[in-house]
Amino acid sequence: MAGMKLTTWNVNSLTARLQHVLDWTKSNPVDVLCLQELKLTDDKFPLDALRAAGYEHCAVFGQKTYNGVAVLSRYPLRDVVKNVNGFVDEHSRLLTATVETPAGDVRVVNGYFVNGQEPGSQKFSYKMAWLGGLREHLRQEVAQHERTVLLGDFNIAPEDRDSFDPEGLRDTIHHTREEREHFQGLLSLGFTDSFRLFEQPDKSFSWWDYRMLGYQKNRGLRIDHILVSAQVQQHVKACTIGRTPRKWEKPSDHAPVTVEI
DNA sequence: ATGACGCATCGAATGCGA
Repeated sequence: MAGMKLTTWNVNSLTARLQHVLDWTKSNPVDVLCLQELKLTDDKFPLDALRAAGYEHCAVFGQKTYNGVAVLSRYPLRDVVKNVNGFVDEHSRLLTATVETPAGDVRVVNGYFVNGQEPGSQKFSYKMAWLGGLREHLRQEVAQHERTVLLGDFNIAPEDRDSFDPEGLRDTIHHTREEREHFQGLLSLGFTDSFRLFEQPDKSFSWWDYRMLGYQKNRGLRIDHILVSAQVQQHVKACTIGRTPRKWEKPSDHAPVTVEI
């Protein structure tokens, strides 16, 4: 596990963002790259280009137009599970796999969490139900795998300091008590938010709205997270948000977040 | 704020994201 890096990145269409992924991984050759919002079907996944970039082992769970997740790895993958155990879902949102690193196995759970649109809406109810299912899924995973990493686009700003406007946005989507309780519920299974293991700059965010110069004004949210089980936490060396790709032309609205273990 | 901005869908206007 020594020196191993894992990244989560919501690319907002892998078709539109393939070159960014290739460019970024060239200067940031992380070992495991977990992507969300592929917005493509499995047959359209650019396997050859990503293999050529060093990601020989890819688990893909795509979907047309919306959602879609993938785990790209330099090491072999096994025991791949699609979606939340026991939760019937039309969307492709979760991919669980074991990464066989030279220093031992790491169970990786990559999620594109439900957005939820607005509290009180049907989509919000779906978000709550999905989060409830995820917690049970995780409970089973950690029972079987001491070294587990849960990462992805959570669509939850866990605390006020994870939002550019916590007062103005209080109780709006990503900021509600119910969402934050679900985030704490995941932590209560024995996980730690790896980003908060370290001193971080104020107003650290992972997403910025495309509109109204959101990035330039740093009007953002920290909604992309990497949670680690206790057996991983003791090895964590750093957790950082990579803002460089957000400055490129036609960027994803999310930044990659990387943990080193 | 109905809005903005970006992506996908067969071909324009709409759904969706956060």
